[in-house]
Amino acid sequence: MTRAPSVKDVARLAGVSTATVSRALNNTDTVSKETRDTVLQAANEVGYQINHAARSLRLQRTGAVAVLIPNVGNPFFSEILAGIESVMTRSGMNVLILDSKGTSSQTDIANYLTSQRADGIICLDGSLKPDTNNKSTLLNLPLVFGCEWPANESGFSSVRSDNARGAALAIEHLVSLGHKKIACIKGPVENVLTTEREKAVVDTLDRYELPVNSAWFIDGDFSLDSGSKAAKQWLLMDDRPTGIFCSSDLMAIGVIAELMAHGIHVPDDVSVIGFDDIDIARYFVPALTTIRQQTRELGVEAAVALLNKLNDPDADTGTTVRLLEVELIQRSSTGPALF
Amino acid sequence: MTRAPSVKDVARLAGVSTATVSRALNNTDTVSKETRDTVLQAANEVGYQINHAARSLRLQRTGAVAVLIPNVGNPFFSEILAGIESVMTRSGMNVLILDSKGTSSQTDIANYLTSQRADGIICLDGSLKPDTNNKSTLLNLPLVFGCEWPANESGFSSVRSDNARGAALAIEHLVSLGHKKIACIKGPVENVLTTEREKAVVDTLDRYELPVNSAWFIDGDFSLDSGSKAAKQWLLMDDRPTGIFCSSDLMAIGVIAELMAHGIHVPDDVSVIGFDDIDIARYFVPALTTIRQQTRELGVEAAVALLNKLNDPDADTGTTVRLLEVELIQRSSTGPALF
DNA sequence: CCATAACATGTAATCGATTACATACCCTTT
DNA sequence: AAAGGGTATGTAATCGATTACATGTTATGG
Repeated sequence: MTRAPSVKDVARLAGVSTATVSRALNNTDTVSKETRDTVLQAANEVGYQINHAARSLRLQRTGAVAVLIPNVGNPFFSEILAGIESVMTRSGMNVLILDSKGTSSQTDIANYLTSQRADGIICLDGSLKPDTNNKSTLLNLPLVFGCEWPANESGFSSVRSDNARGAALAIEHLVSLGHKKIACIKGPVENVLTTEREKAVVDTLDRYELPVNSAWFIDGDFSLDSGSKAAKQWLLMDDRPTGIFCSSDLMAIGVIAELMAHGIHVPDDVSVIGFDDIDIARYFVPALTTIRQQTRELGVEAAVALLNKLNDPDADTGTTVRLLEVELIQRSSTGPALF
Repeated sequence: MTRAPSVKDVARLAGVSTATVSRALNNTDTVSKETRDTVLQAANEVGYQINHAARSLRLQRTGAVAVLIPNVGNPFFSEILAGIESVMTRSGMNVLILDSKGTSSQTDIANYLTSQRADGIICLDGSLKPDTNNKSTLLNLPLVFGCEWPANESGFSSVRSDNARGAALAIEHLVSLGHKKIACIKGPVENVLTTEREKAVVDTLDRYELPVNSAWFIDGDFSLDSGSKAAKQWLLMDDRPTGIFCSSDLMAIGVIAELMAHGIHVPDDVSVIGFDDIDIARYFVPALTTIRQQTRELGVEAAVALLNKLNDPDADTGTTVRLLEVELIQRSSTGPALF
């Protein structure tokens, strides 16, 4: 394997210096049109491709961003990732994926940047804890949170759905159908989405002076399995809620599947509403009533926010929270409460 | 922002040369234990992090691999990606994701390698066409195909499911239930999985001397929507097949959802079998009978194969096809044919 | 006690692109 | 015609880590 052609080779063929080659290729500085054409022609002829390692070293930036992601295999996250990827590609940036379980401390993150692996980071994992000792370091980094964000911490940029509004919409929908006993299948404990949505659920129930029964608040983890498990708990209840709010569509599907396996009909016997509006929601039987998140858009906006930070490091320090709207999608898994 | 500490800083603090620092950190060459400790201590003290751009430039390798992926948002691909990521991370390699629609020619691919962006490539898109003029170039690249592979081309390494066997298993299952009129909802035209599976379907039908009716072979694209559309075609048929093989679980779900919306019962009125065994398959109602692919494993094996190529470029030239086993998962969407 | 090997470490070139600074040329202006 | 300005290009330093080669030091064997 022969060495790839470099600026030197182009320079030789074009009969100019490497400086001129660089200038011609980067369209910077003044280069006579004539020379530029010669260089471009020469570059084309030898099949020149820039060496990114060399450029990164010299420019002190890599042209890549890292995405810290809890689980690439999770369709919800991968959809966000797809949004990020589309924006970054359009901007000529590469996207590096990192399992947030592997690199979860702020030090790890900072290292990714200082070690010239990436110019910026999008973090889809809110459980990342800024060390209290040098939180300011992290604050000044080109870092944007997407979807999740660090609970109880301020000063970070993030792009997220209006989770509180979503949960409120869901409860209001159930209430409007006449449901008075409402259960809530929650996300994983410690997760910021879980607490945010749960709080909104409680607030909304309070607002309508409906019971907030702790037995009806069931732990889950957004997965199909945890939905199925939650349904089993529901089945064991003496006083069963007639409406079930699930903090993810997958859990809603798990709930419904389990209930149907036990002869409980949705929405005739119980109404179930999900959260996310994943693709499959409208194809499930019964089609899922749910709260639509702009999943892909979360990624797109996070990417745009990060690019802005990178292009203008001074502009956007401190907290910038971008809240994406959510929407109630009414389908067939919810119906009037029976009296 | 002050400059990140370099080997020079470490060397100064440790009172040695940069050469010794490099040797100590890389555990290469002979360095006295004493010196090594001093260096490590110094590196730790100044918070040294290697500069990957510099290392890449010097070593002519990046420590990253690129994954060409048709659609990151597709759960099937993202699951493969998750498998790749886990292996690569464990080997200290970074994973770069690329939309295969953006970079689809062999030249683009080769450029990724020569331009020091990645050391190797995993391609999940079989539609990548090797230019006939210099196919050998591509053959010698550290390139592994995962899941899909270039049809009618030999000489490439790939890791794939035993698609033919999967399709055969599916048809045999339907036949064993007494079905004699069997439809096939296909993947996208030109896709190698489509042709591979379709061929196996036809072969198996032939083997059982069952009709191969071209009207019963319906184009799809693996998506929910295309399943739903296919079901509409089925509904219009005078002579309806009693068994439907779908080349993806999503299409199977789309088919069933559409059929149920028209009062057709699965599996009572018609049996439907999918392909993939995605997570949701067992939670769908009716739970999907399907052919399980080892999705994540596809990624894992592709990653391992690529790492092998990178570590020993000579060992594994030419065709290496790794076929992963598939398995029939019997659930509730298939049942005996009615006579 | 000297020659030689084995080991430890330092010096400086290298990877390839960019760019500050220097140079050279041509044109205008006074 | 000299000075100054603008334009185009070249020279060489730089980014940071690695490593071939050189050097120095200690141990071993005769």
